[in-house]
Amino acid sequence: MNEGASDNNPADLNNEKNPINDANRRCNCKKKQCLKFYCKCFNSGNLCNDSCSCKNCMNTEANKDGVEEIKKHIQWHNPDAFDSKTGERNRNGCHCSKALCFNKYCGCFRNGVACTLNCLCHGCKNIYGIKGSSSGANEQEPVKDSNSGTKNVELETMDTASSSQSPHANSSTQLSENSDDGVDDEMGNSNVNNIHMAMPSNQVASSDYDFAVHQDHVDAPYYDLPLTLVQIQRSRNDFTEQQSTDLFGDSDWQGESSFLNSPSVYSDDNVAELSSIPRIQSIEKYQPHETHGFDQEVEASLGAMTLQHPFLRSSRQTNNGDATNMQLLLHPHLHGHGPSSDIADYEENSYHS
DNA sequence: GAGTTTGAAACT
DNA sequence: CAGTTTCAAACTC
Repeated sequence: MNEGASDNNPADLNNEKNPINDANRRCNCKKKQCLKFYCKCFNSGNLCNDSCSCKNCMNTEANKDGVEEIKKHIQWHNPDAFDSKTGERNRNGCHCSKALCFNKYCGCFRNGVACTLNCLCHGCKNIYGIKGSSSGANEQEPVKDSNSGTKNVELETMDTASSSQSPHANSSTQLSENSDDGVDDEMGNSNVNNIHMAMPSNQVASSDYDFAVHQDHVDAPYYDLPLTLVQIQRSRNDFTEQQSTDLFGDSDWQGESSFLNSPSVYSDDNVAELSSIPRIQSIEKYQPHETHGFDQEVEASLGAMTLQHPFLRSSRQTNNGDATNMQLLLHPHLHGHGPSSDIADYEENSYHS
C-alpha cells in the first residue's frame, strides 16, 4: 500500500521509534484519501508510506504535485497549518473533556508535551505537564476542580497513573499480567507511555533523600519519556545492576560518563531547589554543555535535562543508540526509607495520606 | 476483530 | 460562529 510514498520530512526527528513525533504513527484512513487533517500523515506534513494501511490514498509520492497544491491551498488560508514545530493536533492545545489528557486521545499527551494555557482541557492530568503547571513554558494558574479547590496535582496524577495499572497488585503479578510492560512491546501497541525496552533494566536505589531513583534503559528515541509504573516496579525487582547512589554529588554510580557524575545535574542549586519546593510541578532545564556524546541538535531541541512530570525528575544520556531513562520520584512522606522503600508503600502512603 | 469512545476536523 | 456530523485513532471487550 502506498508504494512509492515516503516520509518527506527527515529533518524533524522523524524516527520510526520516536513516540513523540506523530509522523511515526502511520494512518489508516479509508474515506478521505489522506488529504484531510484527519489523516495523521497529512496532518504531520508527511506523505503516506508502506507502513500505512490507508485506502485510496492520494497522499503519495506519485501524487506529490496534487498534495502540494492542496497544501498550498490550506496554507493560503492558514500559513501555520503545516508548521512542524507545533505538531499534529496540537496547534492550539487540546480540548480534552473526558480523557483527562492522560491517554493518547489527548494531542498534547501524544506529542509528549505539556498542556498549556492554550488548552481548553478539563481535569488535566497530562504527565508531561498539566495545564496550570509552573514551568517556564506554561506559567498558569493552579488547577482547580469543583470539588476540592486547588488540587494536589502531583498526588492526583500518580493516583491516576497507579490506579490504571492495578496499584494494589504485587509487582510480580502485575508484571506477568500486564502485556504493556514494555518488554515485548513493539510499536503500535496501546501502552500509555509506550516505552520499548531495549536492554535489561536496572535500578538505582533511593538515597536518604526524599527520593527514589529508578532508571531503565530504553531505545534512544524514548529517552525523554517517563517510565511507566510497571517499568519502575520491574526495575525494582530486576536487580541486574542495582546500585545505590548519593544523588547529589558523591555518587558511587559506576557507569562511565553517567550524568549522575555530573555535578551540574544534581548541583547544590538543584538540591536547594528541590528542597525548597515541596512538590515539583514542572521544571525544564537546558544544559547545553552536557551532551554526553549524543546529538547536539537533538539535545538542543529537547534539553539535556527535562523535569516535566509533577513527580518525576527525569534525565537521560545516550550511548550507541541506547538511552538511560532515569527518574526521581518524590517521596514526600517517606523520608529516610532508603533503598528498600517500596513503590506500593509510596503510593499508599503518599496520596492517601 | 468488532464495537465503543473520544477529540478534532469538517460541515451546516 | 455555534452546533452538528464525520472521521480516524484510541480504547475496550
